[in-house]
Amino acid sequence: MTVSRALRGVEGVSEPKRAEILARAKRMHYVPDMTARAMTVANSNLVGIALPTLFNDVFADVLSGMRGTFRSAGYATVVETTDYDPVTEAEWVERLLSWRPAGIVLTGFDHAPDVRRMLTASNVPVVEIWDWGRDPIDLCVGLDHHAAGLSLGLHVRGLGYQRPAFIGAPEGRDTRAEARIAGLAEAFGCALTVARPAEANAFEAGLAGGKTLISRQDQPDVMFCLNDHIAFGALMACQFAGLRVPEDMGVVGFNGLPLTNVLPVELTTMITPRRQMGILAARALLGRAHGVVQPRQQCLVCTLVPGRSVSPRV
Amino acid sequence: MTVSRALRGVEGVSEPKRAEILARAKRMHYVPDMTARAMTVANSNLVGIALPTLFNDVFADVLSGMRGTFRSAGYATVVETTDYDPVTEAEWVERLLSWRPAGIVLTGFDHAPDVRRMLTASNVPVVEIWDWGRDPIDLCVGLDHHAAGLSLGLHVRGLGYQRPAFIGAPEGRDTRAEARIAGLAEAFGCALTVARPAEANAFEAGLAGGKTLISRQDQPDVMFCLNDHIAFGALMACQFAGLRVPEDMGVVGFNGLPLTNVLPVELTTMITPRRQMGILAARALLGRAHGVVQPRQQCLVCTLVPGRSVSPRV
DNA sequence: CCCCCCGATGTTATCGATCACAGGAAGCCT
DNA sequence: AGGCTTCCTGTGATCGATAACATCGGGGGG
Repeated sequence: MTVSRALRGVEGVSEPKRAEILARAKRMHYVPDMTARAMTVANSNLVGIALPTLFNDVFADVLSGMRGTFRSAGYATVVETTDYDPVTEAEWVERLLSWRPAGIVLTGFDHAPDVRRMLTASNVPVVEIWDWGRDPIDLCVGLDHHAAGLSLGLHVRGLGYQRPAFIGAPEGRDTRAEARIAGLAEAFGCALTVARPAEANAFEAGLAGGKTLISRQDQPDVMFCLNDHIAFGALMACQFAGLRVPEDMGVVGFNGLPLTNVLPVELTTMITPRRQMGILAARALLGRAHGVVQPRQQCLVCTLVPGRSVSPRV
Repeated sequence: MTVSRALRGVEGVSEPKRAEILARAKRMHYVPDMTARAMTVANSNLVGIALPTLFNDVFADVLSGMRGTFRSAGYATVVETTDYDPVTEAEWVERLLSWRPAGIVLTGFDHAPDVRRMLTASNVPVVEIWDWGRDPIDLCVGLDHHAAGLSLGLHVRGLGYQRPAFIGAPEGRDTRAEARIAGLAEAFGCALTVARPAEANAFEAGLAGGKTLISRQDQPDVMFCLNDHIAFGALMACQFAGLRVPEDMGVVGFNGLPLTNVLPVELTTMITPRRQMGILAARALLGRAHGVVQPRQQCLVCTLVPGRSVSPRV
């Protein structure tokens, strides 16, 4: 018992004894057994984080912010990638719950039916990130993707563009993209031509999607892209097709990654507060775990970067 | 006890009884407690993976291959990013060991002094990835970076380039880069001018490093880059400076990311078998954990992509 | 000089799942 | 019917750390 107290650093052990215990523990290469510890203390310091993919600096940014916050609060994090698959996510949630985590972070609002039930039944604090506006399981820290699409659309339409198109993800499971498309459609007052290239890599998807759109009978005059990587691919498609950007074709990205500072044409995009989202999500979860009442939803603001990949039409 | 057997799926329970137990467990939202399970069974199914960063598709590739292999073998993975900091890594190893993992994957050979001692004392299987050739803690699956640099250097020198330079990481902690630089130097028979831009983002680092090298008195005629992202930045630096690639300046990448298929100039690079490395590392660790004797070191081969960003000098 | 209090240290029971082993029921053979 | 195997199910002990409680030793006040 004295050993346990000494190693944990709680009071109730005299200084000389504590020093002796620490020295001996070190000498015999003792490592505490967290599995046994976790069984008694009830409140683990483990937080699970589910992200769609790590092939995207966007999620790495969020993760970096979250991890830093959790780490300084003394919490350990485990990360899982779901590949946008609700079933993978559900299986992970089930596995994770059996480790009695202190909290869970999920991406988006689209989960398998079981997930919500399991999480509410387990009474573990949950934060859903990126999405916003619908009914969260517990807490939510995200963006209003419809509003982002709308504001981006109004800006570009105001420059005189009239035939908008969208280059999206290989698969249509990303409802945040759908919300942005809806916002764009509202801004332009018409439906967007949507390309959904099958390429798994975002750069290649952008190139393929751009080529597809450029070769259409009703060629668009501006291509909105799911993210900056795809926008880069689309820029290259324009270059290969001999189209000048922005004179012959507008290109718009999303996220405001550092990549955009390196492109030949300064990209019009929208900065998403990714790190901040991670930090706020972590803080919300920690606050919740400590019994502090949290706002149920937090909506972060995006910043438009005018760039030079769209310009006033003549 | 019968419940335990039924839920684990081990034999010794009649079929009707098992069905009843599963149904009841589901009805009462029972979730098994892995912390208690882990305490008795001794052999956990947890594998820890330490990577320098996730802001790099290279590590995401490795991770993806590893996770898939571990998952199909029924193992859970926890991932940590060390930011190339041995101290962070050491702290993580210590924390992880207290969870009694079935195995640990580390990146590279450069660890804090404690790490080797802790790991050998704990008797947990360890695989070090990416690096190769020095004395691994336990197992190792990697590349011969010196040989890769040498072969890349010989190829480029054979085309007639004579003044090689290197654009590296912000900090010099990456010894794999040093090994490649040494290989390149051996191929050219001279030291390389090395730029180490301070930018954290690889694209921006490439741009900055490229600009620095281009503006030097003794301008190089070919820039070898730590990775393809940096090479892209360097290509842009050339474009901004009005240098034609490959006529005025050669640019060489490393890794063979999908990004290279989208660039205006097909990049000369070297494909690293990242997924395969992940898969083989996972298999080695699993084999080791099951008592199958494993080769202590595995060296994977890289594939040169000739590309068009270097060409025969006239 | 005795008693009480307080801080330091030790003892017992507990968390939940699992192992080794002990019953117990059914079926089969002689 | 008795004995025996074969399968199924239950009992006690265990893993390591910790909460709650017990004990111990010494110093100060009455």
